[in-house]
Amino acid sequence: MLDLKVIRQNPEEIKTKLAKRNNTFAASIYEIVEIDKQKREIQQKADELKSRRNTLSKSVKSQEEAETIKLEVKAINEEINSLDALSTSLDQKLEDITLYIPNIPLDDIPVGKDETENKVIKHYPLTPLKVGAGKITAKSHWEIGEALGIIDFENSSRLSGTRFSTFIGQGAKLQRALIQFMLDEASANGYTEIAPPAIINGEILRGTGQLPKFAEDLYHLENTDQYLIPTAEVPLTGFYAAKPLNHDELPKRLCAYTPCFRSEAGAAGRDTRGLIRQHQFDKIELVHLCKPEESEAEHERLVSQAESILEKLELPYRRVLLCTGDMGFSAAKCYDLEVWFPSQGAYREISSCSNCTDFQARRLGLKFKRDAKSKPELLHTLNGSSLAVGRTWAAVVENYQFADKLGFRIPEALKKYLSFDEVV
RNA sequence: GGAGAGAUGGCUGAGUGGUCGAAAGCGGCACCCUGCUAAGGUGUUAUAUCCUUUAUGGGUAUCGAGGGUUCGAAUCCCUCUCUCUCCGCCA
Repeated sequence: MLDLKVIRQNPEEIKTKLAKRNNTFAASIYEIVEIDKQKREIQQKADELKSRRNTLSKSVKSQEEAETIKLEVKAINEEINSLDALSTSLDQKLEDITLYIPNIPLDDIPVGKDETENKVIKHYPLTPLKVGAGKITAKSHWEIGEALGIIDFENSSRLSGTRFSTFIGQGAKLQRALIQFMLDEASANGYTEIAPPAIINGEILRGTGQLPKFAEDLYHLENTDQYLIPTAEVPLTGFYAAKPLNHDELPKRLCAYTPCFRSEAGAAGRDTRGLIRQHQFDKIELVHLCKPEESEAEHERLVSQAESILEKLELPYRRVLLCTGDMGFSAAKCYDLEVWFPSQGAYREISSCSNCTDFQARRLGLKFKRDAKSKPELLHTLNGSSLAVGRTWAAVVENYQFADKLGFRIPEALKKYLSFDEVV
């Protein structure tokens, strides 16, 4: 959520900056400024009346005196009630509008309408390792996995519907090794490991920006205000909202392994095969909480952490700076990491690392104190995957497949977690 | 799931209709005292929002959340949420 004060003071600037995103929010901004103005006038009137009421009430010393002011205060109260009701409804309107306005892109974000205008920042290595000497002879991970009996899609859809999968035997062990490896790497780099709940209150989802706009992407538990988490970003980011953090606790760097649940509404027909787009998948998530002036550096650090996993797994990837039109709702700046899938001859997203500035913090009430005397300030939140486990599993299978036979090699970095070094 | 108790400022914990944004203690901060340390003294110490000014000042709201009674609510009533204890059930 954006700062109402900032909108009030620089509506034109905010409008211009938001216009870089796909939609225009000019009408919303205009409406906010108008409603906000009305609201403050009403609020002021109500406050004056309340002040008058308080003064009168305090002056009462005896029952007789009370009798004389009853009428006046009652009249005042009626007026206060109607003003308050009006003020509440205007607040509600303001919230209804502001909750649908995305974060403002940082100034250095390339302006563009969709993913075609994203900017590739780097390749690792410069040329992807192409199986079969540059030709797309590589098999897909589902062909390999199903042939080896280490993953199942058919039975899984009978159990749970489409877009579910089951890992079997060495496939399951590979998945577990990846999780262990990713968590160990994060811990070794100073991250605090967190194991949060997978069910979360709607309030927190509103705080992080998944609600209200993206409700259809979530699994909602019936007759409750609870949802299955679409990412560990939600519980991790929301965790420290209860009281202001001390400056010496920052930056906080958290990592968590959780399952993630997404309804993938609107994705019908896309990536219907394989592990790319599942309703349930595992992910290791990184979340940083930091002072505003640190967030850009923390962002670079976070994305480097995610990249290091790909590099240690020796998977070809590239880093992409998302353009204004392709960025997520809460992000002010976002890098995607895309891993090479030889069977598709394409890079596919495997991590998304966002700097959300104070957008989530404002709604969640995430604050810190610079020192013992200073007032609590909003902090900045960042999040990124390190990495999406299912997609990593698929990338390993595809990139490490044997050119001349069915099967694949285990990456060097994972060998200490497994009792086998190839799957055939 | 059943029964009971509770929710107050950074913490502990008073406060059952007005003088309460809230006692006291602890902690924090500032200053004083002190050769140093320890101890001691004095003061200060919530958040949000609006107005005016932007150094200060003032209004309003907030004692788990929401509603109600009242001239006036931390205090009385109702609903909800959460915590604790006991019982039941259960991985």
